[in-house]
Amino acid sequence: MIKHATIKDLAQALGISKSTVSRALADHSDVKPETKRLVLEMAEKMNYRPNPYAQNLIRRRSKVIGVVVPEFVNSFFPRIIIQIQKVFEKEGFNVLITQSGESAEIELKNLHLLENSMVEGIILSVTEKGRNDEYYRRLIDNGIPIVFFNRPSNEVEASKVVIDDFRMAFFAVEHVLYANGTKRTRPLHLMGPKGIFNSATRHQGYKEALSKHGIDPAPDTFVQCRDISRECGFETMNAILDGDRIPDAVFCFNDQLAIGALKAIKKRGYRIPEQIAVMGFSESQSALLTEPQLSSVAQPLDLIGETAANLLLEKIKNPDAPDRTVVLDARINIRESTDVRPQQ
Amino acid sequence: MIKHATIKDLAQALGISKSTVSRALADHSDVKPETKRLVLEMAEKMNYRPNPYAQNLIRRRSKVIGVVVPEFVNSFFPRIIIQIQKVFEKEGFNVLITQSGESAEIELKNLHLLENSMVEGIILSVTEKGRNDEYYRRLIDNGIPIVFFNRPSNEVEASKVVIDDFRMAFFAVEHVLYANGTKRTRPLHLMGPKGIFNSATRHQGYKEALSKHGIDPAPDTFVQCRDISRECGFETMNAILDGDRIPDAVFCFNDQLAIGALKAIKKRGYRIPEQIAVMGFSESQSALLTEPQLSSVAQPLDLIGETAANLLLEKIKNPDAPDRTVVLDARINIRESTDVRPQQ
DNA sequence: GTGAAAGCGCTAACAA
DNA sequence: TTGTTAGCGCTTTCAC
Repeated sequence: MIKHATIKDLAQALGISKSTVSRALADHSDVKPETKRLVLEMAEKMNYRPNPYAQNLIRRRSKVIGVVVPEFVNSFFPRIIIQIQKVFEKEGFNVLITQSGESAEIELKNLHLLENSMVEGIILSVTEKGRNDEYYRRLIDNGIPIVFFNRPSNEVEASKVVIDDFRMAFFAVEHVLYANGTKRTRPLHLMGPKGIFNSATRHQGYKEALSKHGIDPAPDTFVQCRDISRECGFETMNAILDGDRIPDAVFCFNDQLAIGALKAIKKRGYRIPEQIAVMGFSESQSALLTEPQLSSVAQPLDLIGETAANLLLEKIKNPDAPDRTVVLDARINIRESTDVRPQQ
Repeated sequence: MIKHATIKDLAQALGISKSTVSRALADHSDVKPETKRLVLEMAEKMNYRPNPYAQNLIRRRSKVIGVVVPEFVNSFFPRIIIQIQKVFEKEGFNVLITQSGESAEIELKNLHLLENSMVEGIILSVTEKGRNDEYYRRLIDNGIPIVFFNRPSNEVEASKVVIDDFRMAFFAVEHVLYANGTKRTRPLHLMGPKGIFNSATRHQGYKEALSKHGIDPAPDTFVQCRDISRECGFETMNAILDGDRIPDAVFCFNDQLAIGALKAIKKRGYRIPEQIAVMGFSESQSALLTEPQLSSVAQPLDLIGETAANLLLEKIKNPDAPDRTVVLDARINIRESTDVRPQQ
């Protein structure tokens, strides 16, 4: 680290006291304008930069927040993070980004790291496997507010930003049940693994839609995937296609599974969407790359990030601010995997 | 921020002096084992955490490094960043990640932010538009080492991690010139824009390969793209296909351009790779999603990240360490866009 | 309007 | 082996 000019250096150069310099720099009212001008000029001249560590020490705050996401190799989380950074940059905060790689253990390690860095708050999307509920709670009790997004913890009271997974799943399923203008009778849900919060909720939406449209949500209308990867979607769909009940409408927990499923279906020569319609969820960048292009539910990523950031900011500025859960609307993007009819 | 127990609290609780506590915590040799034990126990009991800002202040270092990348929405940079984090986490560093969105202005802002955060070093991939060469130099002169990767600055002396773009482009072009077992005679290079370092180098490799194989690298064998997006690839390729000279082998500056080009070519009904072979560069996640799958040059992302991190660490530990440029080997991944013959 | 002095939490001489 | 003291760079009383 470079030895920058300090407040003391400025004071000496100007022949005044440290405190006056400090006041001038902080733009206090009780400094003679002339003095202020001189200080500012000298600061410029000597390329003065306040030492944030000295400031943090005395102010008892770090001006750093932490973000914990399962991964940032897909575009989903990065897009959200960008907004978070935007909001906090304006407020003079740094953002520490960590990723848990879908492991509760690494997530815990990340939380430790953030805690040791004295972050003033954390924005977190829970990792796939397991939970660190007690630790979340401990952090909150210790005065480090947490805002959950995308995948909240159900057990912990905190502000949350989510979309209404139940409702969106319901609509998505309704759409795929009448995909391409044909009423479907053999739906299938490629479910996410149990551990994930949204998994059960989306499944509820699925079952509800089936019931509404007169289809029995029997056990053969859904299958649980081991994880939420492309590979798993491919394998699971393959296994299904090996069986007796060939579905005509597939609703997938996420786009990755859907992309894998698409591949399996195409390989067998089924026509999409005529014979089998496929619907993804939570819009990945890849949805536009597949053939056919994948219909999906697009979450408002920018808004999620912005909202989560603002909720955290609120908590940081006022620790007594109440927990708030913001439910955002998502959008169903209809593409070729459910509809190849000419655009309306 | 929570009021944690301080070293002073521990000292009081144990009835000993601050310095002994400090020494015990730091595992100095000249502390009675018994005392050390007591201190450690009490630290545990009172949930003591050293205040990093006090430590930073006195040690005159931040234990933070910065990363500046053009974007992290595609998987390319995130994969590299993950490795950087891994290396620096082991050394007890935090990593501040910033993205410039292909704007030299934002890049400069990011550098300011990092400088103000007193980072001990920066790992940087230069943004597409313009350069901040003087500022890089200033940072380095001020004792903040910079390691460039992927897109280095040519004007600044610093450690760099790159792949041999010339050589890899050469090999990639050789491959596409004989794609699918057919000698091609009408190659085309979708070049990146001028501003990007690698753009010219890859073009050199292209021309060299053409010459070696008896093709005149005439002006109609290449075209410069406005940017490096899918859209631009699509439009540029469309314009080419509107012309007289229909290429039979297309070498693209990157995968995004290639994916756009693929789309344009397919739309016109040309068969890939039989009529037109397409080669990407620098392997995006999407290369496996297109149809046909895209042949590309895969950079060793993990190794790039690890190497860049280690080079920076070297500089941080020893500011007099010489600048080093590490040239890594990439790999050509042959897929359907250049070869549909049965796998060897 | 300005300066002197104390202190944030920590480390590191220097003594004892 | 331990305690005392000073000081990192900054802010903020409390005087004047």
